Amino acid sequence: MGTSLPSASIASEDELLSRARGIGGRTLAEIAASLAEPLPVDPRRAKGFVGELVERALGVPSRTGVAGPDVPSLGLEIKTIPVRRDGRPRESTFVCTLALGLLPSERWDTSRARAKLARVLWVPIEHDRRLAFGDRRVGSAFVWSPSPDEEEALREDWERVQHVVALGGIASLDARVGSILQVRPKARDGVARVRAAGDHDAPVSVMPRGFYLRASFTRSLVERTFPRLGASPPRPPW
DNA sequence: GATTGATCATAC
DNA sequence: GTATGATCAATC
Repeated sequence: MGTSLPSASIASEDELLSRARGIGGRTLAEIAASLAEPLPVDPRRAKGFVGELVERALGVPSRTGVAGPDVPSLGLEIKTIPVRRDGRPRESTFVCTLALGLLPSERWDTSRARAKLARVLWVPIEHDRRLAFGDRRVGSAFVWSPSPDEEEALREDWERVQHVVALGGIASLDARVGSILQVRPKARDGVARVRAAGDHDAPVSVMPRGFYLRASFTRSLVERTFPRLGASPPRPPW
C-alpha cells in the first residue's frame, strides 16, 4: 500500500495490466513528472527512454545486464510499441540478439526469443512526428501470447535463421529473411563486429545481428485487439 | 509510407 | 564484448 511499489516481485499479470491501463491516456511528460524524472533533452539520443520510463511507471525493477523476460516470475515481457494515430506500428520490435557462435547454442524450445515472446505486455505509445516528444500519450495496453499458428511461424523463421548461421551463412542473412521474425543489425555503431561461423572453415567478423518482429506482424496484433481501428476517421484511444 | 540498414544510451 | 531499452535515417 501507500506510495511504494513492490520491488521483490509483481503480484500478478492482472495487476501489471491494470497498472499499464492506469497510465493509458497520460503523456510521457506527465509520467516522467510523476516519477521526478527529466525528459531527455534530445529524444534522438534517448531511444530507450520510453521503454524504461514505462517499466518504472509500472513498478518493474530494472534488471540491467540480465537476459530474459522483464518479469521472470510471470514469464512476462514488457514492450512499448510506437504507433501512429490509426494504431499502425511505426517501427519493428527488437526481440534479442542472434547466437552467432561457431556451433549451435540454442534450440527454439529453450531459446531466448521464445522465452521473451511467450507472453508480452504491449504498451502502445502515440508516435506522431508532429507531436512534441513529451506530448506523446500512452495507449491501451494489452497482453498477447502467440497463437499456435503464430508460434509455428516464429519457430520456422527462427530455425531457418539459426540453421543458416550454423552453416556459416550469416553473411547471406538480411532484413528480407523471415515472414514475421526478421534479422537486422543490432550494434553500437557501424564498426562493431563479432566473430561468427564462416562459409568455409574460417570464422568471419560480422556486425552483430538481432531478431526483430516485423511491423507488419505487430500491426496484425494491434488490429486484432482493436478491430475498430479500421474505421475512419481513425483516432485514439487504441 | 514501408522497409532495410545503422545507430544511440546505459550497465556490467 | 554482452545485456537491456529501442528509434533514426537512408533507400526502396
